[in-house]
Amino acid sequence: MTTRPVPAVSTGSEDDGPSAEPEPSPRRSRNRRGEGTRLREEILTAAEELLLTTGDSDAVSMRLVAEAVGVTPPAIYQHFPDKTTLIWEVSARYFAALDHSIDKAVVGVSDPIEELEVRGRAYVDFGRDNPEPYRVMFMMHPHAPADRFNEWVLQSRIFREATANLQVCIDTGLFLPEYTDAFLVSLAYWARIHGLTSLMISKPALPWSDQFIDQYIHSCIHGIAR
Amino acid sequence: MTTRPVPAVSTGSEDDGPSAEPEPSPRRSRNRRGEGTRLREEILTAAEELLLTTGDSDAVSMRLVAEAVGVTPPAIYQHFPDKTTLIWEVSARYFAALDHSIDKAVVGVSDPIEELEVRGRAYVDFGRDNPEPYRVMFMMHPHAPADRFNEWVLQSRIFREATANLQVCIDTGLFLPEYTDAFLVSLAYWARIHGLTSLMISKPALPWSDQFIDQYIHSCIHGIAR
DNA sequence: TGTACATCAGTGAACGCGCGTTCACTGATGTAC
DNA sequence: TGTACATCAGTGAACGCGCGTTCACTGATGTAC
Repeated sequence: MTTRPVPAVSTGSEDDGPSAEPEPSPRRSRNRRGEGTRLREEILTAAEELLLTTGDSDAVSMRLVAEAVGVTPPAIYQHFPDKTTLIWEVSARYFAALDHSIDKAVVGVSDPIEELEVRGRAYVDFGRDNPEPYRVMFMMHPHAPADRFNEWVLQSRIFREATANLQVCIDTGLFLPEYTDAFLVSLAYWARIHGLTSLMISKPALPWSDQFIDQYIHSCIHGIAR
Repeated sequence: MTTRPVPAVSTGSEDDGPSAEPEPSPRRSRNRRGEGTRLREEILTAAEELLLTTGDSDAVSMRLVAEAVGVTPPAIYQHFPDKTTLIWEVSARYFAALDHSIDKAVVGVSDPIEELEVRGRAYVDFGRDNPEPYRVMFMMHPHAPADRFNEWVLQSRIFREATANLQVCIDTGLFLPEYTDAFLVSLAYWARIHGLTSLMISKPALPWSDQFIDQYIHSCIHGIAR
């Protein structure tokens, strides 16, 4: 099938100025003594950029990452024990970013139903804005070595907070009486929101629109509300 | 409801027991003159089985397929021009199977709301019973060469029929007045059902249950019904 | 102050692997005369 | 009836590729005395 991962690496960045050629691999200058973490950051950024452009963690190879940074492949192994860990660390940044963007979206929202909608919308927007990380985070094969979802979900704020949000709705009698378990309602709500998000990513050619998204989220909640 | 469409020929019978030897590759006897299509079928079956066990079309290699059939890799090219076509033909069987199992499920159901629920349930069951093909069909990267979803959706019966089903609900005043476009309602319903199905596949460790699925589907429809 | 030395941030070459695909071929099977 | 020949279903070897990872090393940088 020859899954050539595309020439990759956005040639658009202007701060590396002269180069942007794929071949020559402009060798960077060596770091000073205590500054090994600088390369670590550069590796993460390069891997992230490759993940964004290819949208496939398989297409992010240690060799391409090294070339993008301007370093030889073994140099990566001073900072990451293996490729799985590298991919996971890139994804982990996005888990944090998802947490953050939902947190930010709900600031100042007091009505619990409205808060639910805002959470859903922020989640969908995150997926639309970061389709390739979203794919790694939520659409990977469960056996994939870089899928650390289960480790994440246990300590993530957004699931705990969404569940708390739903508990408030249940306690104040906003939902139909058959919806009593906040965790299960949360799981169902997440599945619905994920359905839209992942389908927008997998099938971008379908006629998605802002209005469609808003109505979708609205009726997800209407379906369980009194 | 096991919707496994093609027998998937379990060559792994009981006598090879705990360890399936990878090495020996029992060479099959050559086909007679007009029987080239027999090998074609065996290749498809072997590729299907590999897709089912690995759950990853990248992991289905021409070499592994050839070995499973007991043939050398070039022999495959007499029946399939390339790997992409082979993977697609395997998936195509499942698109047909999905059509078939939904058709079968709705036989005898006359109430349009109940029919919608039955469609949803049959779809979820199909995904649960065929997670790896489902992944290839609906969760692949849109740029993946084997993703022929767009070719399929245009000619698939199930989307046309689901949309017709929804049109009946709209025409007979079963839905809230803001839901008027059967195509958009169909898209939203599909997104919700897909959300559950794909999450069950990606995150099988979460506490999914039959009761949960039924309530999920029920409230998908309640959300838009009067 | 100079110098020996430890440390650190990498390099260069290689390992063995599996991949999709091509190419020239072979030998059994069927067919025409 | 026998025999020459076309066809067909494959084989065997090789192509060039990119992959993750290991290993012994090098040369600049900082530090202790």
